[in-house]
Amino acid sequence: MPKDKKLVEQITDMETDFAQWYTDVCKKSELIDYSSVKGLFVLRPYGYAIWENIQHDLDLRFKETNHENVYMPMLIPESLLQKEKDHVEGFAPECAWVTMGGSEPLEERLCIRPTSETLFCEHYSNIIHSWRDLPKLYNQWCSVLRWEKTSRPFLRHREFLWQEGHTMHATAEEAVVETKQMLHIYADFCENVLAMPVVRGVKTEKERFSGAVDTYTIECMMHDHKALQSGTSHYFGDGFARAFDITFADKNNQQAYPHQTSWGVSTRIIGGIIMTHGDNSGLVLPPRIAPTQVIVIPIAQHKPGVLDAASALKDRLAKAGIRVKADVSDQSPGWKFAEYEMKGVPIRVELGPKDIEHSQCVLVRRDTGEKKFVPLSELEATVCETLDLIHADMFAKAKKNLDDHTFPAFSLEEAKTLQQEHGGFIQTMWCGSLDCELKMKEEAGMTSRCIPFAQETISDVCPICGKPAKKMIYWGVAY
RNA sequence: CCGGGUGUAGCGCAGUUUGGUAGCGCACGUGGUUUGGGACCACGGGGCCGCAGGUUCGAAUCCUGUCGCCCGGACCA
Repeated sequence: MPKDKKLVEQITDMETDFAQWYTDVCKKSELIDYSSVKGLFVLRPYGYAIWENIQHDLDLRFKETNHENVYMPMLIPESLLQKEKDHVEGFAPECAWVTMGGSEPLEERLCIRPTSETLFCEHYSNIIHSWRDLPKLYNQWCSVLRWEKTSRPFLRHREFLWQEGHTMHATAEEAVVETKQMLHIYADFCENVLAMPVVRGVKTEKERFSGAVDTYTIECMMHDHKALQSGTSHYFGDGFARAFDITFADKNNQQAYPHQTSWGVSTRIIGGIIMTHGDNSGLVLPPRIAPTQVIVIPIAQHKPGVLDAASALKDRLAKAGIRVKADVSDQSPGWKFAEYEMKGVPIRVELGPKDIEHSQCVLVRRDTGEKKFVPLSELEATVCETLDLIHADMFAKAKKNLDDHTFPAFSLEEAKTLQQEHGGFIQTMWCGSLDCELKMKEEAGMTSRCIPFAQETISDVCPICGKPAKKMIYWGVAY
């Protein structure tokens, strides 16, 4: 028994090197592979399956709220991109361009979409004429390209998969309601499907999306106490409508500009799942999006009856609506245990000759390692209950991490010290000035994460400049 | 873009100081024995030593250049 043998598939401990731990998990649990172009990653079947489950769940929620899916072109003529000034200034530095068609240079270069506001606006200007055409509630699932200087699996790809909703409304009020509705859908999805607690709020002007009037955000906290912006929803007012000349006749036959929103969630959220729930054995997947919820591992599978019993057990769970697989490969049981722990499968079911004799199986939770014997007669019920319990416990654990690392601060010095010593979110009052935001970045290395909807008055002055302050704001170090 | 690190088999590495037939572990293939926490034995396959120049009878090794990747920083709707 060579216990001291160095294992090739070892994952670096997160306490030793969090960044390396993260990369190891992505690679070794077979979520991604690197490609020959920096920042462009291969999503392997296991990683893509997680995205498909996210897609499926979110898409249902979009449809329930009357949104329709469309597909827009991937290339944006430069002239179109430039119609809205703030927008193009925000995105120009990271655009990639198509300049050749075959062997001929193009008359106008074409931007590979970094986001599709301009394309939607061009289209909307063609199809919106009357108040009867509103609202337009469109969404698309696609990839976008942003030429980032540094890249990391899931967290910062140059090309990434996402959904982008783009809606048009007759009134500002209705558009604001839509913007907030979508943010709450994201928040609810994060908490109830991904078991990731969020802080909901609005971005400061500095952190706002280029061209938006308001950007709403959900902010999550990772294991290393850094913040991850996990979804955003923007209210645009009628700025783009004016720039793209989108008008409609209202009920009084007056020409009016519609009010616009956009909102998106990307594969980045998979990085969030990894860094919220993972541990030193690898991934820990939330049961509701885990591609495989239960892995069945036969023990002493060469003995008569074992494989048949394992297969029957798998079929019963599949019939109960559980995503289940059985591993009947000739690897040793120990190897299989480690493999599916690394891949974060929420429940392992072991079934060997002794279990069959006693009409039971062994059920092991990935999140806690807890092991128990379950009579086969109670199999489906116990597995379903346990999946829900795992979700609840994972959420509670992540919530504790969030709560334990959210600190009020009453001076710049205190904010800085708290961030250095504990990380996490630092709550302070804020006067609203950009100068104070810049100073916080300069002195304490933190950016504003959001002005939470859930406000508390913890003092009446901005700790950075000393002037009166009415808003409470969260600061943090972000991915 | 700045700093640090690293490129040798699918992965992890040794070999480079001192130039002389390219190695080890894991993984992979075949056969057998095993199976309740990463099993074992035997045999076997796999390399333009990142790329391009140069020095040399001879370069993974020395020199010059170049590219990729990783980590950190800056930047990042």
